[in-house]
Amino acid sequence: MTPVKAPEDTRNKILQTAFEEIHKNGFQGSSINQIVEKAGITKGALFHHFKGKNELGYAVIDEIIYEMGKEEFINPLKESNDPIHDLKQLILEKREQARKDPSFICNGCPLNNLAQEMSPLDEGFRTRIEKVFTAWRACYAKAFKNGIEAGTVDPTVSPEIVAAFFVSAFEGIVGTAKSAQNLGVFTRSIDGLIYYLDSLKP
Amino acid sequence: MTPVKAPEDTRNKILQTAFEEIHKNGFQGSSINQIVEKAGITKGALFHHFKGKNELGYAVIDEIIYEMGKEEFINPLKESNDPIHDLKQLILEKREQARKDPSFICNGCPLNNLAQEMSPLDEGFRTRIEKVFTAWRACYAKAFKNGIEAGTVDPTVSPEIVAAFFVSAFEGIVGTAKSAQNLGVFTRSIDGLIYYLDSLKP
DNA sequence: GACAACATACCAACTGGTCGGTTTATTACT
DNA sequence: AGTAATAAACCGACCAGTTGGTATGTTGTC
Repeated sequence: MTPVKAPEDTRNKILQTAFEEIHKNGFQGSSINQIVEKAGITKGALFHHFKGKNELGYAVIDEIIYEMGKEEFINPLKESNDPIHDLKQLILEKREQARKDPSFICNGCPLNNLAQEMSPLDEGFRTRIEKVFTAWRACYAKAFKNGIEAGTVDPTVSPEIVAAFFVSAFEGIVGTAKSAQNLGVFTRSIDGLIYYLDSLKP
Repeated sequence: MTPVKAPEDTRNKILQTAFEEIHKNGFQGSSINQIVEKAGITKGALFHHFKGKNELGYAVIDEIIYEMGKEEFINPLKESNDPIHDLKQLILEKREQARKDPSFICNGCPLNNLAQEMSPLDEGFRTRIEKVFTAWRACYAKAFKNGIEAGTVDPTVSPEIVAAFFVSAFEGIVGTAKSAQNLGVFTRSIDGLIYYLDSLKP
């Protein structure tokens, strides 16, 4: 029924555990030994599935973080032609989520955490992280372009500038909220972002 | 004339070297041994001046990063009653600085780096970092309040919200530029921030 | 001489990673 | 279908090197 050796399952368990550990402690702060222990597997299994610590990190980005980002932030805006409305709804959802469960933001955005820590240190990390950011910005820029055509966005704004600024600002907000450990700063910043979005209306 | 033992000098050299190493590799990624070596001193000296690695990190925040932040971002806005103008000038300066020397942003903001890495892991780091952010936000909120009174800022905006949003957005911009390793993303985001500032005019 | 300021040797704990070996699954051949 | 051969999956002891930290000693200064 359940085969004793389930390579796909083991691999996924390693990836998931690694993701959680990295999200909590950072990449350099996470140890292979800890991951092995928490995943309930052995070092042999880990090094069978991944060449080394870096390769494991790469896989976490490609197979977990990238997919999460797509699902939570990119897909909801795909084919939107009213990005101001849709983005407001998206971040209000996040704000509500944080209000209900404050621990939601206390570890920050997994993508941005890795970006800050590893981008300058390792080109493999940098390119993989940047791939996610680029897809993110491209999606929003497209949405604002559509919005301009549909008449929901002030036609004088530049879709690329707005997209770049929005993504940066949002990551900044989540990041500063993490060290503030204080919902007030987070909600205030989100309110500022909403005010900004409204200023883009025609 | 020049005493062989200059405790204040040694301490400063350790602090400065630690700051540089932490800025480059992160706190967890920096090793005491490396710091000792690069500073050209010995472990005995380091542990004579600082109780341990954490205490050294704390001192770097209190004595270096906090002072840098004050000098570069807080003092220029102190007693401003036209924050829109003054902030625009400040960030345009940074943009120009980055254009001339792209390596300027490649390691990111020392404060935000530490914030992302250490805030959730150690309360000592968190409170010290948050102290800097709080002072920063307070200064800008005051400036916007003054601006409203002086008639340089739209009186319907909330100084606290704008201050919180601006600081978050700015840190976000510097952070994403770091992983983009691409001046275009940085300048575009800064342009977005300027556009936002202009929208706050009366 | 007293005490701060350093230097050096050293430590246990842990780091990422390797390696020989065992167990299980898949394929090839009769 | 049965079985032998091969490959993939996994185990866990072990490795050299590094980590933060300490204990003890030496040197310089008042």
